Amino acid sequence: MRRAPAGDEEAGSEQFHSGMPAEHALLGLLALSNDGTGHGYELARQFGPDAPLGNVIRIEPGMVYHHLKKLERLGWVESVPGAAGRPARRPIALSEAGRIEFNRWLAEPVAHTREIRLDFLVKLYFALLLDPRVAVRLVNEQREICQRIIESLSERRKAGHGDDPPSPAHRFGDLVLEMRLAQTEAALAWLDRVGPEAGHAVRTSESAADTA
Amino acid sequence: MRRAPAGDEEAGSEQFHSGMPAEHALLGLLALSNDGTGHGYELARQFGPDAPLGNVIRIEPGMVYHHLKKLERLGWVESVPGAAGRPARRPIALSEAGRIEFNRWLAEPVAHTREIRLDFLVKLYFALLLDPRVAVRLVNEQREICQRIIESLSERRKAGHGDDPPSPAHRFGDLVLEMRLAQTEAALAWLDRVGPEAGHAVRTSESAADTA
DNA sequence: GGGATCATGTAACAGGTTACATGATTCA
DNA sequence: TGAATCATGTAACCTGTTACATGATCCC
Repeated sequence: MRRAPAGDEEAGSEQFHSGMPAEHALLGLLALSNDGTGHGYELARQFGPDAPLGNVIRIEPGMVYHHLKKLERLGWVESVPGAAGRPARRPIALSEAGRIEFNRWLAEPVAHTREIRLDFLVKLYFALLLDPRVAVRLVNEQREICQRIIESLSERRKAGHGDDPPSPAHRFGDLVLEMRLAQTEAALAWLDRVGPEAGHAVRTSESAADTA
Repeated sequence: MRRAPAGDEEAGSEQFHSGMPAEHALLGLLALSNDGTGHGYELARQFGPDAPLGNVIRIEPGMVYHHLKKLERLGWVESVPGAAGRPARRPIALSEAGRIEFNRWLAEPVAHTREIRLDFLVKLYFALLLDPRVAVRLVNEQREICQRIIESLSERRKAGHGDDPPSPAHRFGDLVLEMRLAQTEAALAWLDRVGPEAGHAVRTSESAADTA
């Protein structure tokens, strides 16, 4: 469950990986369905090309069954006992524990800039569809984390400028810090554009609730 | 040797992974040493914290021996037969095939924006230390690839704007494309700053050669 | 009938991760 | 003597990947 420390954002840091985006995406698809159930093949299609999620995370059909078995072991999904559809389906239901775990994961921003490309986008996808207010909160918390990363990288860069002329190792270290700064600043600027859009979704869903 | 198609930059594309950055970094460290040899423990230290490479790619000591065995299987390194140092060292030498493979890898820019953080930075580290002209070429070719990625993403974004009002799936697709555009543009801007610095290194090494 | 697609999985393999085992040497 | 560091690795475990096997059903 723990991930490789290879190429970590921060120096070989602590924290358990927020990840398992594939598994949580499966939970999310079940949460999205009306009755909280689905079956392997149907879920697998949502990760193919031409599906919105397929642009962010690609999962081979075989892996879907693999992940579902793991989710069953974790108690986050359950095989529906009675119902077996006409073409030999095996319906899977999101368990209560699974729903709690999914909501926990969904509300949590990612700790590293590199996780924005995959983990954060998957979270955002479900947050926008399930509850725009969760999406707004998620984007705001992610913005704060990006700002903190930027501060920390800026400090480290300033701290490195003690000697002159700088050693090759120092110059390379600066390049690395500047690369990360550039990536994180780009992510922050993008989040600043995304936020208002999610907010708009909140207002429209609120007015829909008002008229209802 | 092939990598997961999960979260690929382009839609579930083809290409073999340029990667194996850990293994190539080990080859690079051997290439950097005067006699092209080294041993596990010494190599492992270069991936710890406080080492320049440790900021980019972290490798646990145990993994170093793992990778060295794999490199030996591939014929890219060889155990030095005679020499065994005082504290039970097992010296490893870069083979001719290993040097060729390393140079091939070093000259190749990465195909995806997400690989810049790890693979490209490792390449740049060795290119700057081994031959600044290789570094300049690498940066320039990487810039071209980033420009092509930006063009392709821009086209895809324009192509998506056919219907109105846009569906939620479309709006999400746009967010994803804008995220990737922002990341790739940030990488390109960074490369534009890195290029001149590498060029400076070329000029100083040339003038050093002139005076020699 | 027969091809597409629905639907589920397994077997075999490749690889990475952690933690531990082992022992020599150095130096306070 | 005993702690730190040098130095090499292995064992157990988990995850992921590919490719294949299996069979039903739908529709022409």
